[in-house]
Amino acid sequence: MNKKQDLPWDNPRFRNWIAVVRAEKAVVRALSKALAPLDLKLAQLDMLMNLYRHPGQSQHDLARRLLVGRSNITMLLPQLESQGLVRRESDSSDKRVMRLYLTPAGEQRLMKALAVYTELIDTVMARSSPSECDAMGEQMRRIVDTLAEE
Amino acid sequence: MNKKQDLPWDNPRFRNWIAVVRAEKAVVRALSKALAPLDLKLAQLDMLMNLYRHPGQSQHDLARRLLVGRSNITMLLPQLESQGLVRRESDSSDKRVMRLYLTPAGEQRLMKALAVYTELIDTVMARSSPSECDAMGEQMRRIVDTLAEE
DNA sequence: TGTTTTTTGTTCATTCTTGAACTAATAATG
DNA sequence: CATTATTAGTTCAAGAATGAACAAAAAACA
Repeated sequence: MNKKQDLPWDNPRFRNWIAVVRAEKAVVRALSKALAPLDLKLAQLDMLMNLYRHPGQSQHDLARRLLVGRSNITMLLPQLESQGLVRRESDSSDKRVMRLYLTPAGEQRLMKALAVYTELIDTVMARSSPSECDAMGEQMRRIVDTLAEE
Repeated sequence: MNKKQDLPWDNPRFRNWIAVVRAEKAVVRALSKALAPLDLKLAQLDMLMNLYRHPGQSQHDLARRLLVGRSNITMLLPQLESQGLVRRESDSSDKRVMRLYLTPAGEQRLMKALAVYTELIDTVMARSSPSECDAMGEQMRRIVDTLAEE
């Protein structure tokens, strides 16, 4: 008759997921502070990272990869363009799409930011063994796959 | 001389952390949609969950637990109060602090939302064994501890 | 006690994010 | 072809989140 036994917090999967959310939030906060001296916001870094890995992608693709709305990209891009970090080039065969590229300055800034990012991650994950860490990553990729399948 | 070898994506810890971020974002999006019929936003659910586990806590405490600013709490509380889900009671011994409590209606709504939440988590984590899942949770708690130590 | 410091919560201006409505360009279909 | 449907990107208004400045209360300290 003890209702508490049915609480989600007694469900290991749920409890462990809550830990994921908390950890992610904590790291995001720490990273945001660490990025401030570079004059980069987290959303901007996300964009630079994606553009580095997928040069020439459209705004639509970028939005899908970042899991944000297309309008968000439209609003954020001018910030990066005016800083000279990103270049927009309209596609020759399809006049609707804009292809996005990192400029050399953008790449430089990205590398600096990634150094900060990596250092933070190395710090917070220092207490996990490589295999633990890989297992965790695997689980996360399975989660993304599961949600993408729908 | 190949600079690519120094890229963060070649750092297992970094790569796996990116997977965490992506998975968290994907689940948040899915959860937000699933919560819409209950007329609850994610930020509101977070508050209800915290109030359930720590009844009578102050707004300051709640903000700290949720990793948000105090002003955020001030702004969001009226929504929950007007829906009759949360009750605010000023502390008798310290007139500055407001103690927060879930109302019965708030508890009811919370339970419905938690059912949705748990179902989603059970789905996305279905492909992880209990021990894998626990190991992941442990790592996350270590990350939070590491960041809190500073 | 009287003065200074800290703490709690609020207000306010700013920035971010979102989704709906819109335009222009392309694709699909009759 | 001509028409209809879809797609890419933008605009705009509304809703969150943030941090600085503030008022009131409590604590610290002389």
